[in-house]
Amino acid sequence: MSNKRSDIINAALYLFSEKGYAATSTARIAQEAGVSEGLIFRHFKNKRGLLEELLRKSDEMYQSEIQQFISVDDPTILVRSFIDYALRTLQYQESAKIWITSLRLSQELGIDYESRYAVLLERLAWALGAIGHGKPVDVARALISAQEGMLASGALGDMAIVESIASGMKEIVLNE
Amino acid sequence: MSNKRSDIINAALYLFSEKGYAATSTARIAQEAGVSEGLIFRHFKNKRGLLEELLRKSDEMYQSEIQQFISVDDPTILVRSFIDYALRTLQYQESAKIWITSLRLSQELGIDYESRYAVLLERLAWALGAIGHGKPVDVARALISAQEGMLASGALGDMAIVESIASGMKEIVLNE
DNA sequence: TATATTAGTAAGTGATTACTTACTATGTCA
DNA sequence: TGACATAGTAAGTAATCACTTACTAATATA
Repeated sequence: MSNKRSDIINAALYLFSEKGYAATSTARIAQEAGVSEGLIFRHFKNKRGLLEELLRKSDEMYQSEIQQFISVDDPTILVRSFIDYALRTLQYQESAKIWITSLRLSQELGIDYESRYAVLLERLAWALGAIGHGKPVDVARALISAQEGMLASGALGDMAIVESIASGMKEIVLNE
Repeated sequence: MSNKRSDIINAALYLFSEKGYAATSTARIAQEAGVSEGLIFRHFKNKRGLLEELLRKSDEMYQSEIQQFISVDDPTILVRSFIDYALRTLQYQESAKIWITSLRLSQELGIDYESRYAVLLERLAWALGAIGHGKPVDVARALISAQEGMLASGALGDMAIVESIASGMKEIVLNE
């Protein structure tokens, strides 16, 4: 296992997050990773294949990270943890970048992103129902939707707005 | 006033919405608009200038459309109108495309989008406070954030999810 | 009607694109 | 040690990129 393969992925992640997929050239990725451009095409079928591996890894990370709170028994704590998770993640540049970027890239290329939320949606809906909310699935979707909106602000580095949105979410679903 | 200028803008809007800004060439825009490529650069300083005019027009449309409900006196009706506006707009392909696309393009190019919501945010916060919600500004931001999330689903044509999110928003802020 | 401005085009420009080719270096295992 | 796969590179490739040039057609205004 050489590390140049992951050097390429990391360089691509960084550049895609700065400029987007289409505006990032494979030459630039190779330069950033400190490898020859040809090596990208030895390790990945094409530029798109590199992107897809990047998104797959990002999804794996996300699924393993939300394990922290989706199996919590207390519904109020579960919902609060969900909101705080986004807040906490966006404060750490590294993981925030991966999250924001994979959402954007999925949108840029029309790749399904909804399925990423399947497990989360189910648990969140259960928790909201247990707290006493009507239409818990709808409310869960609204919360996830609001969280996605947070990412847009987080991408611009505006943490004041991110915190405001999180606070608003807690106010309406937890009265706190 | 020839119509070729607006033909170019419409073609650009269509292609940017399908492929994004960076992945759309000026040659393709010219072909779609039925004009020569050079004409684009007679009417606009460069490709970016074309995009900026497109975004400016979109913002003007948005500001004039939200006038419908931001001056309503009854706070409950105002909030409900805000949610229904997104729902209604997303059902009509034409205006939905402009809205979704301008949000995406702003994100793709790191152009400020927050300022578009300044007037809306103020009125929405007033209405939420009048209804009895604590932290009305935060709640207003959370609602706008959720609405932006709706656009992502709307872009994929999944109206069932859009309706579910709208329903969830009404449930938590209006108890209906 | 003469003049100037604007609208429009065809055919370029050099730079950059994703990807390939033909090669060498390195490690693995019989 | 020798054979073979994998990792890596430098130097290409044709196609496409945003944009320019040099020109003509149309339209407004005096």
